[in-house]
Amino acid sequence: MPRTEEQFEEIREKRKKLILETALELFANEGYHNTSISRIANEAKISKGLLYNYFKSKEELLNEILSFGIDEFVNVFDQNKDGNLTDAEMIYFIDRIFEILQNNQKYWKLYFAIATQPTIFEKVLEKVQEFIEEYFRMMTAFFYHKDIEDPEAEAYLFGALMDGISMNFVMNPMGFPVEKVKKLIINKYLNIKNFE
Amino acid sequence: MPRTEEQFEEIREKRKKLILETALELFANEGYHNTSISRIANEAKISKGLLYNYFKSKEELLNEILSFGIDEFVNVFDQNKDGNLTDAEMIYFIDRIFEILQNNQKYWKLYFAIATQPTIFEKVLEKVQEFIEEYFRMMTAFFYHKDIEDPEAEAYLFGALMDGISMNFVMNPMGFPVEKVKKLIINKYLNIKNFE
Amino acid sequence: MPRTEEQFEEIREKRKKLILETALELFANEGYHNTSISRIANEAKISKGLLYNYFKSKEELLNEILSFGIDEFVNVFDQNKDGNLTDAEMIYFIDRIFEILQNNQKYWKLYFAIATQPTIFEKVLEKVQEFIEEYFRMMTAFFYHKDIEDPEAEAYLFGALMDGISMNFVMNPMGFPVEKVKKLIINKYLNIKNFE
Amino acid sequence: MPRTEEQFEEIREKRKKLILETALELFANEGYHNTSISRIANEAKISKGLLYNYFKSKEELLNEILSFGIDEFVNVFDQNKDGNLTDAEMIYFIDRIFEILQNNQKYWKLYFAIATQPTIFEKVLEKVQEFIEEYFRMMTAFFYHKDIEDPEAEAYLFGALMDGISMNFVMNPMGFPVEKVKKLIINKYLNIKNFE
DNA sequence: CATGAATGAGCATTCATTCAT
DNA sequence: GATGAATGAATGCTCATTCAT
Repeated sequence: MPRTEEQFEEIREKRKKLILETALELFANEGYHNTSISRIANEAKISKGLLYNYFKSKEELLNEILSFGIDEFVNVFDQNKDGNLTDAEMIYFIDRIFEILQNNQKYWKLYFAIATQPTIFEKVLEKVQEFIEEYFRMMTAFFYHKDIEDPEAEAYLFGALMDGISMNFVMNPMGFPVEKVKKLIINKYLNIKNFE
Repeated sequence: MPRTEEQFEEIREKRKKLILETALELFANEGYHNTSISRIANEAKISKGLLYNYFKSKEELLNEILSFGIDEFVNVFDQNKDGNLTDAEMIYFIDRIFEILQNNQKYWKLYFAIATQPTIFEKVLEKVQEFIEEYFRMMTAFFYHKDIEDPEAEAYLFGALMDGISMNFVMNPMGFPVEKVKKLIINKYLNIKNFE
Repeated sequence: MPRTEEQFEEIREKRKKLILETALELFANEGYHNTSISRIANEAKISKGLLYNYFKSKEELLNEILSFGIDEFVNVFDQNKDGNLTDAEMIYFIDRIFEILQNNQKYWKLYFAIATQPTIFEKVLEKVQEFIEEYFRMMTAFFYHKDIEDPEAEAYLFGALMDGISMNFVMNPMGFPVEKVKKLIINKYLNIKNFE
Repeated sequence: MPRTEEQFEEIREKRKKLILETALELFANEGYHNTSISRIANEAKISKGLLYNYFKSKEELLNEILSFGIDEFVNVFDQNKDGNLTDAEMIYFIDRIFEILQNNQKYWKLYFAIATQPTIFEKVLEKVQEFIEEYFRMMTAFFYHKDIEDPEAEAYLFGALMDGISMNFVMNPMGFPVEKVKKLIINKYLNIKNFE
């Protein structure tokens, strides 16, 4: 009596998740190149062969991990996609970024480790490209409506700031005062009277 | 024949620099793990064996490259080390950071690629630790004197901002408007009346 | 319920044939080592496990394929086994060889691919050995009765010729003019007056 | 004191030859796919790594082996390239083929093992293509001048014959009476009066 | 009988490092 | 000092085979 289709599906689902999580953990902490397939299989207590039953290469494994996190990020963004960003939406947006950051620390650690690896990052870039452009358009519009002198440069700066915060937090989650910094940012960017 | 000795020394120095520069170029563009010792030796037109005459391992080569750049950074900082930062000194400080960034793009690209690789970065961290603490004390003091509400958080935020800018610039040197962003920062942080 | 039993048997027979044919197709076109059990199972739309229900190893599968084709060849031969070969029988013999060749192209392609692999071929050889000897005796006799000077060498040569034709045809079925070549051979070997 | 250029060259030459010969031996006897790089290195008493210092892949190793033998064959042929083949040249030609066959048995064993392996052979074919066409043109002309009825089919047949002999000889060098067969062929194809 | 998840040995290949010359 | 041949451990990956269900 063979297993039913559903039983197989369930096994596959479980295994795949196990592998993805193990790989994320290792990639984030040891680096992609420093993590061997053997090590992942070992840590996940499965055979090397089985891993290849679920992912056809190490690179595909990486891609699936990255896709997962990017999708979540893009989704957040999609909610505010329609035209302009009101102040309230901007606050919500910042809030969500920080929330995602805090909920998926390991993932973002990997993301930053990868983002700076010339060879690997190109593939990720393709996926994020569209998102980045959308973000940039929206932010520029936001600053434009605030009568900021150089809204484009301001959008770049805001982006860099969020990158910097993310990186600092991810590298040193205990030491970096995320909450305080978040408050600071919301003040800076939304108390218009005090803001340049 | 002391002259011969000197000449030898000079040759060694030159050759070491050649290797360091070749390796930096390759590490930055292709990634540390993707760059083989063979490739470095080839590119530098020396034999693999000779490279090991100058650096006892690939890792040491990397460490020396990193040390080299950090020193430069620390030096800049040392000049303002004494107690407080005046507005003029702060402007000078920001100016210098951007200058270093622009003059050593390849180095910083490597730096960021490495900074996110926990295993490798630990050694670098030791060296930078002291510098970071010093920087942090100074920045906190600077913001304190400006009557900023939470000077410590503000120092973290400023650090994160500089990190973010550096990373963005280094990843996309042509597209990122450094100069404009620099002006924005100086305005934000020194036209205190307009700044929160 | 003897009927069920029979049906089972029938299913088994059918399935086995399906596997054999699928494997032959793949072995011939992609090579034995390049064809994985997975691929065969896939192509035959059965599970890997089931395949092992019919053949206890990949090698056994290959052996059964080879045996199957050899049997057919040997059977043809059996009909002329008794003593001498008349001219008419010789023509019939040649005809049949060409017929088998043309009807089982895939099989012979595999056969030649395998025939030159010493390790694998040894087992096949055992089966063909007896047939070859029989053939040789018969051919020698045939040439002997034609008053050919060295009937034994002539038999070797005839065998080599048939091998060569088979190989050429099998490697390039469209380009090789089998029919014309067959006519040529029959002329050469049976119009004795014109033939040395 | 490093080795001189020539010393290095000599070492390389020797090593390369050693690897080629070892690989030929194994490829011929065990088959290409059945022979692992490990095995070759072992047999040659060198490390796997060193092999890759001389050949950049297993496939390149095979190609170099094949090229070597094909070149020799093509060279023989080149001598008679100019227009027609006289009877004397034809005898010489046949003689040379048999000579090459006997002097490089291992090589031709490999050649036949490869020639029938669909995936691998394509690359060889490119190299031999031109030679085969040339051969075919020349043979057809030869038979045409002999007033043979279908010179083209006769050329195909002659080619198949040589293939078959080669294969039989190479598979069973002791048992196959090359010399007698050679005599038979020369008689058949050059005693025009007796030949169809 | 039938499934496909799981295994593990084996493979081609790379590469930091050593060392005889 | 200088060379590059040589090593061998490690890596990503494949695949015949087994087995719980």
